[in-house]
Amino acid sequence: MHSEVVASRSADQRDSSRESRNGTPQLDAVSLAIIQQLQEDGRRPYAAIGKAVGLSEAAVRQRVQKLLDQGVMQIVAVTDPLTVGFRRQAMVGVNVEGDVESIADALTAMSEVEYVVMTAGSFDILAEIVCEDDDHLLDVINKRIRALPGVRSTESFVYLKLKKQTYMWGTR
Amino acid sequence: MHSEVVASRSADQRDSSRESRNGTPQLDAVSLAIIQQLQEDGRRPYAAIGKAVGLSEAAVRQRVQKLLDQGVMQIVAVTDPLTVGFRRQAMVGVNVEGDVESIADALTAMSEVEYVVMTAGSFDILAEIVCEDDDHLLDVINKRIRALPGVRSTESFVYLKLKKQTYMWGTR
DNA sequence: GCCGCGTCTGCGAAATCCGCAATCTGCGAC
DNA sequence: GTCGCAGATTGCGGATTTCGCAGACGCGGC
Repeated sequence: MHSEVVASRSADQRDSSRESRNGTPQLDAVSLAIIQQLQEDGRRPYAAIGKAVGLSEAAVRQRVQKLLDQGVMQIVAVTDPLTVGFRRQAMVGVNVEGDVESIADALTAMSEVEYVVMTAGSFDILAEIVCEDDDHLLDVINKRIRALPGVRSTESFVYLKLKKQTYMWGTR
Repeated sequence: MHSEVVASRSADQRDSSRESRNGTPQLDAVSLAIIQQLQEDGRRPYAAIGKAVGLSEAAVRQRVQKLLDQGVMQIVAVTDPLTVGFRRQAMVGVNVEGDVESIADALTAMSEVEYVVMTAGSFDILAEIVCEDDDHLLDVINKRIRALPGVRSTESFVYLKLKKQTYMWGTR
């Protein structure tokens, strides 16, 4: 915890909420440092974070609350689905004819779908699916995803072993 | 607490820590409920969780600590990498000749690699990569991943738009 | 200058976290 | 059956943290 930031805060960067082109709030160095602290431990006390980033406890608290309200970050428990009773997971590559985004929205609406991203490459969309068993997985892929109008084809990659899953962006 | 290894081998271990085939602890309904609470809000007070799941504050605290120690779950801040300054992400499918696991381990060791999973299907491994820009991404894929001995081929899917990213397993 | 807005700080009260000792509960050994 | 053990749970102080708010500060607009 010797990640002293000691930002030259008094200088100019007191706008932690400047907006960039797409409306996403731009983060300053201090907020980034706060996020890093919470990526290491989501329950770290505000006072400890404040000491690390050079802010008072109350200021850290306000910034964290704002980051949560803005949806920039969320503090949650994450697990390996396998240990929580979901025995089948798969990544599904989807090819679409027509409007890709509307298909992506339809996938997003499915509760079994954990992750949806539009990509460049031989798939238009990648979607991660979390299911309880093989029947459930088969049902989602064949009856629900392939049934969507505009889905040209799909390819499935059933998970055998999860090797790594980190949440340390920005910590490098 | 000098928690000695105990090593009480599969003797009794009732409930919340019975081991399944692969050594992963099996979770009972109460621990599952606790995880669900923390998936909604990683900073929810132990007393509030206890009220929701029917345990005392101290019992919840003890179980949460155990879940963290066992690595069953972690409580962290998660963000959209794009808002934190990482502009290029990609999923890379890898085909391997020889030992798949050792390649997966090598990928796991790379800090730019956020997610590694071994799969059944036309790829042996899927790895998610988070980079700062195109040059960085190109470098990781071409110079580092393809250079690994045993990597037969790779296929990249550059992210265009992240549509969904949830952490609500078990909350359905 | 004056005012407004957003952020930071300090501080007291309330709530929470932490550690520990006592108690309870299964379950195998005898 | 009883005994003993080990993990789980509870209750309870004391330390710590969270919370809300009033005041101060910096900065730009007028």
